[in-house]
Amino acid sequence: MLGLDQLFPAKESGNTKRRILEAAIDLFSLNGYSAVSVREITKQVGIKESAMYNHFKTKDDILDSIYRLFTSMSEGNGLPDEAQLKAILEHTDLETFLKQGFEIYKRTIENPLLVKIWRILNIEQYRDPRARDIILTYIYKGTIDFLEAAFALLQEQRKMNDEYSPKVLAIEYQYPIFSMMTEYLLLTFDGKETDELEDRVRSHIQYFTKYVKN
Amino acid sequence: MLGLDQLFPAKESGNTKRRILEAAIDLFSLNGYSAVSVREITKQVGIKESAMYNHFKTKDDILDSIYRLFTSMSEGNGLPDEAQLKAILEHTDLETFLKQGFEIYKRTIENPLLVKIWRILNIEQYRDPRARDIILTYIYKGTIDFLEAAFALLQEQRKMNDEYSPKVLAIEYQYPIFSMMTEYLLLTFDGKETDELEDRVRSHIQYFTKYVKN
DNA sequence: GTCTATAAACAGATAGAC
DNA sequence: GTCTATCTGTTTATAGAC
Repeated sequence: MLGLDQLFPAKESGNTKRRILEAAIDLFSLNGYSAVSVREITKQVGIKESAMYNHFKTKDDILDSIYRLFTSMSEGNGLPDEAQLKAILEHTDLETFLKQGFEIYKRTIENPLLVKIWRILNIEQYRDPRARDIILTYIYKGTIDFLEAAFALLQEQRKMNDEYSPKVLAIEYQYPIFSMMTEYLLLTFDGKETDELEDRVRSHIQYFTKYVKN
Repeated sequence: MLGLDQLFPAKESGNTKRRILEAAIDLFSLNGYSAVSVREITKQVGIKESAMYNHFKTKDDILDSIYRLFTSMSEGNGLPDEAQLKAILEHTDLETFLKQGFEIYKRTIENPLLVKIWRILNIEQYRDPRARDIILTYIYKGTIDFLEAAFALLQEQRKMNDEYSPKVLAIEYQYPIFSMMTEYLLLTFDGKETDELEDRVRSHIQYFTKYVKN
């Protein structure tokens, strides 16, 4: 997966832009865009406000860069395409496929940068159409489309029963996980334990598998 | 259910407080607390900023009143208690119970005031521990506890199979609906159609019922 | 690319007349 | 309970020296 390191090298001398972006992500994810001032961001970086404007046109331009960072990371997220998916599913059963998917998901949400941007998207989704669009397209639609394709293949291979459409199954599988993700964002915000939540995901995979596998 | 009318009578002469609250709910739900100024709120009401301070101590006091309004409404939401639940479930099967629950839920989210406050809670949940607490307590925990009690009774009555605990079943039933609720808040924000979403809830009820009823 | 200085608008909140 | 007037600090952003 693409990350901040690829897009904004830390090692190079001119890394102020990157440091501004990191500080902004930190602060926006805590208090939201509107409640954070350019002062606070540049103070955290250790530069004056005016210096920020050498790197970003406006305060909104910082937010826009955060959005673009998220979409770049999502597009390079390494989700298998149709052909790769077919190859994988040839020798994988439903439960293994879902468990592997969860492990990948877990590694994703262990990336603090990504989790912070997720929080920002959640905070800004009503105020900002750009955030709304990213959530509906990259998070909701992207995930459901992928699962729908996978389940359609698994039905073809008779590894899953076809009483329900791949879409209904994708929703039944993924929507509880979306809610758990939301809960995860809230719990980790207060530094609370998420072990029980992880167990719930495993329960859910087991429950789902039990009823729909052939 | 308790509403604004009970808590802040519209008919009485001194209804400025109520009008401030309504304007604030409108604006906060669109842009979030931090991005809305007292100026904007009072302009919408048609009074000067200083007049606001005769009704609320600070800007934050308005937000706090909104939270208190929500919890009052939730506490008077008419969810049946243990005894009432038992009486209802004596002569109701699982599918009917869930369908009736959905109809009540639908009427709830047709209340624009409640939907706006829900959005405010979503926006403020990271910045504001009060919002976080309301979401975890009133929305997540409250709903799951209620369903868990109901499913436990249905299992006792042998109307539901007991391969899974009432808690797992409550989560499997409710968590997809939480996600759909979130999607609903986003779609209605842009005035988009929610019919497909409603179908999804029906599909979900049908899917869930098929696998767990006895 | 960073700094100091400053602009111009806006923020939340208060005092006191009516 | 609403108004006008005002206070004090903060906001985003720019100009120009180094």
